[in-house]
Amino acid sequence: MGRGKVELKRIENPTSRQVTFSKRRNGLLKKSLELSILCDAEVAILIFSPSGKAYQFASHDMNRTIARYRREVGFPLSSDQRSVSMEFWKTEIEELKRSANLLETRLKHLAGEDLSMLGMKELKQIERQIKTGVERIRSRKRRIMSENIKLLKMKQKALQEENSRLQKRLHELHDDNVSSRASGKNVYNAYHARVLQK
Amino acid sequence: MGRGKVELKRIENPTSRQVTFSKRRNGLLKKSLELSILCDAEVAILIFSPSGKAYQFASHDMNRTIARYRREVGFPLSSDQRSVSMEFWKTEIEELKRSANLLETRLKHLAGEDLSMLGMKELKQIERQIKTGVERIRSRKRRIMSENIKLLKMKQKALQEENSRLQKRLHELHDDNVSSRASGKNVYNAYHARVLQK
DNA sequence: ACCTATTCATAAAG
DNA sequence: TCTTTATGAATAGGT
Repeated sequence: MGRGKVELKRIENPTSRQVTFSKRRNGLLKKSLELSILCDAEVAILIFSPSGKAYQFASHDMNRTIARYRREVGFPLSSDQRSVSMEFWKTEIEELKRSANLLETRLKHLAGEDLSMLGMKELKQIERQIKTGVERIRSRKRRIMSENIKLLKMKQKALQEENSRLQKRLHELHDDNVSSRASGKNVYNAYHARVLQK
Repeated sequence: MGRGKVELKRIENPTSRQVTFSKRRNGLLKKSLELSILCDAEVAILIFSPSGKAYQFASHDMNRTIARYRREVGFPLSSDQRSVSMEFWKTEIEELKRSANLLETRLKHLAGEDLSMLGMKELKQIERQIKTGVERIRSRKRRIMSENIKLLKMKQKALQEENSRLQKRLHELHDDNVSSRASGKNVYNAYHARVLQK
């Protein structure tokens, strides 16, 4: 249809190709609509232009139609990505749940809960684990304590040193004050002011 | 096209509708192929006849095209069952992972591992938990022990009763033996044999 | 975007 | 469903 027939091959002229795409795309969408209405059919069309733009038509609802396709056509065929990944995730979730339950049980046991189904042997084992745990925690506490004490001692020492330095300086000033009484006792006051400021 | 134009409404005559469906379906599929080839486009078509039969065309690959549609069009729009359930599972998995990590951390803490990032306060709390736990385990152990002891005592008591009953019977037999010495001492031996057999 | 010659699609009938 | 045929629809190429 049109002036001269067209070969069924990619149109090389980009402008012409783009124009034809527009026209035929509209034609296709229109025909889809007509088919769905005239014949009471469910039709869905997806078109991507070479430049990547998307066009679509769905007589009912795109997702519904796609879902129907998956049910009736997609699933029975070969390797369906989706069902494979579904399976994968299903097992993934089950594994996670299993390991979570395991962890939870162990946790409860360590907290002394849900012990009813445990025998003497298991109880002893758990008690041993707990003892090890509390011992480690105690040693950690001791370490933190001793570090704190060490720090405090260092601070104390620093303060003591500061203190003796200050006293020394105080004595020096006092001596100065005594040796040169002419300048009055303002010198001491000035120093004291500085110390307080600090 | 055809002898007389057609109104854009459902064809009432079922035969005519079926015929038109066949023709137009083929036409649509052909046009789709042409569009994809002539214009280098990606086209996918899904058609369901009113009777439920499925027809499809995909210039590249149906799943690929649908996936592309989901990426570019489907996701931002409306509630897609699949993507919703995907999302649901994704968050489900993440929640499970998160809670598993939490459990694992707590477990390690109770076992005295990975304590480095904990402060004094947390350590004390964990120690308290562990103490509660070990206390519960000990009480459970005590209960099991006392039950065992109770059971043993009952068994012991039953044995003692059995024992005294046996002795009583023994004495009776001995008395019989003494009173009727004529039958010899075989009676005792016979009883003894029975007891050993038991 | 519009026009028009031409081809195509298809309705109706067999 | 297939063929034929008349006719309306779609569109290629040009403006």
